Amino acid sequence: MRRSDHTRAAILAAARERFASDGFERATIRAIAADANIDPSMVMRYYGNKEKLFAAAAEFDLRLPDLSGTPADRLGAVLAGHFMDRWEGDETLIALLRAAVTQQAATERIHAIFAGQIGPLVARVAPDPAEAPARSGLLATQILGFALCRFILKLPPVVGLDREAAVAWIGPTIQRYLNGIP
Amino acid sequence: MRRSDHTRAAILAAARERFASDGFERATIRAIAADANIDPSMVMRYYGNKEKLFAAAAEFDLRLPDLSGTPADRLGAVLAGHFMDRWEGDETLIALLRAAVTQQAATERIHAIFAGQIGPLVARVAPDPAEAPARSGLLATQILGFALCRFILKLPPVVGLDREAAVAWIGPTIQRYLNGIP
DNA sequence: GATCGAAGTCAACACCTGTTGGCCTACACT
DNA sequence: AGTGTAGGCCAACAGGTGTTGACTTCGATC
Repeated sequence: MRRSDHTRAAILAAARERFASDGFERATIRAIAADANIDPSMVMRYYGNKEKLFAAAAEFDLRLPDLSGTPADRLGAVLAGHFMDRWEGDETLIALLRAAVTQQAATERIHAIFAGQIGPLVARVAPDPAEAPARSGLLATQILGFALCRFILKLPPVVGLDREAAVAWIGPTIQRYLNGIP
Repeated sequence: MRRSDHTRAAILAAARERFASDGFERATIRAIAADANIDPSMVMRYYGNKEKLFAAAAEFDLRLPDLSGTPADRLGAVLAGHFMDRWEGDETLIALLRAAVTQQAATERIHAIFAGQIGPLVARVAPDPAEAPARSGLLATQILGFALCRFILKLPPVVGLDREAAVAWIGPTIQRYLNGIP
């Protein structure tokens, strides 16, 4: 059972990389298998089919920090910094975003992440609980929009921002969406 | 030459629809031809290949309004409203965005749109010309992020916003990116 | 050392894709 | 009416895809 765990992990790592750089349809099982140095049929044996492989590769946790000790007026900056780091270090979210544009399952995964991870956090800090869903949706537009432009579309001025400048610009926007007024 | 113009246009309309709803790779020439009620080989005859067809279908003008008469503090609201209308009425930008995630040519088209249409507008209203590229990049993150969440990912809270609420929330963000301070 | 099951390989399947070339059809012009 | 040409259709090709099943190899257990 040892050897199989190793190749299982190799497949998953290769899949994440391919899905992230090529998207769901252009990432072929043959290419993933080649990256993992095994036969394509192994992928099927371990993960059933391509969709299930993607589902396994797109398992993702935003690892949102505990904000209970953060002053209310620093929330935006802290969150902006956190997301910045989270994306640079883990290509899974980029794979997810790339795939979500055409793949229903990936879209649903993103819905779940926002409902299960972003939503509760926003509900805790939003002034009026009734507004929490709208606020977390707006948060999503800015955060995903930034990731889209920086990591996928690679718009030069957005790629050119350093971490500090990005946080300085995006932070206040997030802050307003969290607990500011329209 | 008359009859051909008609089918040329039918192909283009069908292509736009398919590219918008399915993305570049899942939109097949056969499906587009079927929608246009012609043979797949006609698509090749008129547009050469799939990439050129996409290039023709993704021809796009943001039709940005003349903002010279708009007070500086109303720019964000006016632009937010304009983009809102532009997207509802023309699925071309959604096709472009969906395709850009995996298709190099579409990415370059988006780069060109922002360099050629958004950039100059921002340069005209930004307080410091040197900041203009960064400001237009930030503008892009918010605008494309909103379109992504509303029209492609269809995040429920973002879909649920009506035009008025969306402009009220997004407008000030755009305003700050245009001529505000970090 | 023989045995049994897991791990891995090979070749092939059925299908779908973009793309091509040959053929038919109908209309405008003389 | 005959003819040339552009518009349109059919059938097929070559290549790539996810997926499958039979075969081989390896390692641990008795």
